[in-house]
Amino acid sequence: MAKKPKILCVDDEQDILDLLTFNLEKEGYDVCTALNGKKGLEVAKRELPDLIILDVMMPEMDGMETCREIREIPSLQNVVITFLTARNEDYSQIAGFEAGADDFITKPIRQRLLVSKIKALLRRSGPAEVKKEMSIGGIEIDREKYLVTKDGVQIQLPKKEFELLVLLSSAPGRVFTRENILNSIWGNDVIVGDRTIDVHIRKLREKLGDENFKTIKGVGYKFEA
Amino acid sequence: MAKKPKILCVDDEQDILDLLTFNLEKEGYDVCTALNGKKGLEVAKRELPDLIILDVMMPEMDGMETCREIREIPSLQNVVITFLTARNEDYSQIAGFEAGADDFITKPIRQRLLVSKIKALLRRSGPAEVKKEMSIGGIEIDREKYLVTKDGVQIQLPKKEFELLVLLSSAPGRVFTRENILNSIWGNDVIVGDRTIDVHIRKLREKLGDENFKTIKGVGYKFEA
DNA sequence: AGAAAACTTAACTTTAGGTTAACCTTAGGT
DNA sequence: ACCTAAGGTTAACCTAAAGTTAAGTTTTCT
Repeated sequence: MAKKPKILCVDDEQDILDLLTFNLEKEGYDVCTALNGKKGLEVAKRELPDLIILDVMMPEMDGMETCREIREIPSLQNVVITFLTARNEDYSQIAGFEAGADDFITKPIRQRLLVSKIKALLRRSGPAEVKKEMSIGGIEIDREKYLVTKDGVQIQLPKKEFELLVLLSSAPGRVFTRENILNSIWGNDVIVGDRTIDVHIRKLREKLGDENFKTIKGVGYKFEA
Repeated sequence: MAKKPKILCVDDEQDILDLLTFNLEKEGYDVCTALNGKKGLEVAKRELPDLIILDVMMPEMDGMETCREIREIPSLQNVVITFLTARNEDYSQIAGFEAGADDFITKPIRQRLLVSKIKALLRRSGPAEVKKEMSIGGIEIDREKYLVTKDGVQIQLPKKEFELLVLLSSAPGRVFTRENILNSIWGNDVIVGDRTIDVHIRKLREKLGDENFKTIKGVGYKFEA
């Protein structure tokens, strides 16, 4: 089965976080939380969730501001963001969409509605947005066909290697930390040894050329053309 | 019962989507939605609906443009597309038909009319269809006659095997996940064991040659010439 | 209704892919 | 230049996913 979608909930009330966590985990989502906007940003950067639920009303950095900042981060450009608002605050919706929101959930939270909204949003966004094909430095990646072409030669990569390649090549030049990689490909609950990543990197280097995969010692790896 | 026809609604107003969804689901259709043309395209590619309702007026990529792009996709060549327009915009109909539309529904939406139009369109398209034959890598598929010819020899495939072949061959090279396959052939709700798919794949390999059906472990299957 | 064909399932085998352990190499700080 | 910790390498091992077969079920056809 496909990896569990990861949802980040940001709210200053622990009660609400608990409620959201309970309901979403029950549906099989991978949930992480943060108690304020700043922490939300941090967690988002680290966990790279598929969807973020943001409370609009928060002390210090409110939902709007957090949303705007999230949208600034390249790797979170396409994450689905929904706001949590009180029913009567609907005036804020316009501002919300402008800040980059995809949807709104109103308090008090009705569980069934919450779950179906989340489902709908994830379904809609799922394999969307990102292009299915890309070509970087003689390497073509076709996600639909799960196929990589190097200098015109087709190469069939195993799943994990393919996913790793897709991740690294999604932002050429950007360094992905081991933590980033583990979170994106294995999920943050799975525990695998450090050497596992190295081995997969090695396989990629073997198949696609050493020069494209750079090690930044003590930090992580990056893909370059 | 026959599989529920799947309808994709694309509109930038959530209200309209809700209205359409409510009315169509009530009639027993399987409804999916998208909030803009780009997402609509993605969903269409993924869900392969039988009919698409497109709002003409949408920001960014409008209905016309979306329609044109949908018609470019081989697996969606024959899908029925109807536009949603305001009553007075009928001038747009000429352009609409040129873009590849099959019909128009005018706003405000009258439920009874909507439903009967949809029914009529699906009925009409059902036994009709245009391109019912294809030939890929020595294998000819005639959807109308439910007939497959391999190297000049006719082979009579059972329904499920035939459907599976049609699905996989509709996009040669593209990997279909088990989920994809289940959704398209068995329907979203039906539950069948995982081994069922394998068995059908095995039969196809047996009859049409191993080499054409490739397994991508952990991902799915694909058809290749 | 009975037979045949199609479909699903269960139980088992096989295998590709993933992980790890043990060891080796190298970069970069001091 | 040395030392150390991070990363590289290899091959053996393990496991989840797919393949296989045959035995039920269900459907379809006569």
